[in-house]
Amino acid sequence: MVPLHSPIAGGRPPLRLRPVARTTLRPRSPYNFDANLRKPSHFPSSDNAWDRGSSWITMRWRNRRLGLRFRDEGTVDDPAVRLTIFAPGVLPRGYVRDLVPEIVWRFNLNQDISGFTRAFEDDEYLGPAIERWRGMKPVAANSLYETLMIYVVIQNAVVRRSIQMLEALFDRLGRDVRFDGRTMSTFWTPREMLRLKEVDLRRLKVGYRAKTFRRISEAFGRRSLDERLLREMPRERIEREVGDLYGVGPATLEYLLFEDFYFLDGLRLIPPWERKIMSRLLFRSSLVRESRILRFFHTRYPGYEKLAFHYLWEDLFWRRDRETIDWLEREIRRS
DNA sequence: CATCAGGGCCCTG
DNA sequence: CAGGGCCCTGAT
Repeated sequence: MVPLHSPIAGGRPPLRLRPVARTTLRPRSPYNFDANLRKPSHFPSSDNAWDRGSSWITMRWRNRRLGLRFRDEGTVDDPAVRLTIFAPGVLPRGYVRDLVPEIVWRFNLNQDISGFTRAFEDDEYLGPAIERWRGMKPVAANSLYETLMIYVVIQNAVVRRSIQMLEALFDRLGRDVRFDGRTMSTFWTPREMLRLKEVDLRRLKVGYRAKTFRRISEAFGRRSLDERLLREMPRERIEREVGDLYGVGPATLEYLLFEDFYFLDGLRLIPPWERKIMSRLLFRSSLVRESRILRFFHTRYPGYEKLAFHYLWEDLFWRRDRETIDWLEREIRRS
């Protein structure tokens, strides 16, 4: 397989990381390691990797590039995750104590979804997905800024192009790290991105998004948006703060509220390709009205519309791992 | 070869 | 509120 990105990102050799800290995390049950550390519907990206029971991801935190390795050491009902932190050198006192709660949030270890799985384990549609993936939750994995970069990259683009754009950005802006036998990309910071002028960003073939990237980076560079404060705010406030960013519209907000802020309800919008796929999955029809799909989730799974969608959606893409689903391949258009 | 939509969003009228 | 424009690419 062709590597996702060129071997030397940013023109510099990979930064070598070594293991500096280990700890065992105890997620709230039910917790399904694989279903949380890998989302098969997401396009592959060189900043993370997964193998059954193990997961690797890079991270920028307090001016350092880190590598994280997660290992599944528990069960769905008695979960335990072994975390190893890789860093370029010795970490200052208090660094890890501060980092761990952030990791707990980013990987959504504490959210309790037992009410959902209990309520719908016998549901005609959700039952089989819950059987397979009980303990799956939304997972941000990245910072809010990084997630926004990804969402901008998927706007108005097919999957293949999104991958090209993100990897071009990694190559130009992010430095690779090497840890645990792997070489992986790291994200850039807002300030690092702002060092590139709009025309230079455009050379990476991101098109009109170059302007959006800069505007969002400016907002985060000014610290006008504090992710940790936002997490404590009510939904309406988050929608206002994040929705005011240039380039963030209804579709991006819809994703963000679930995947980054973990609101399990409030499904309002079905993007065109999800509409096609859900039409097929739920109604065995090539295309039903958006309102019909919305009504389906709102009447059957009140309070859990988004999570219910997520279970059906990821279950379908896990199935795609095991077998070829022709109609789905046509919708994904990876190549 | 040309045309067009794509996992949107902004701006204008 | 509708519709054009926007960067690029692969499909048709």
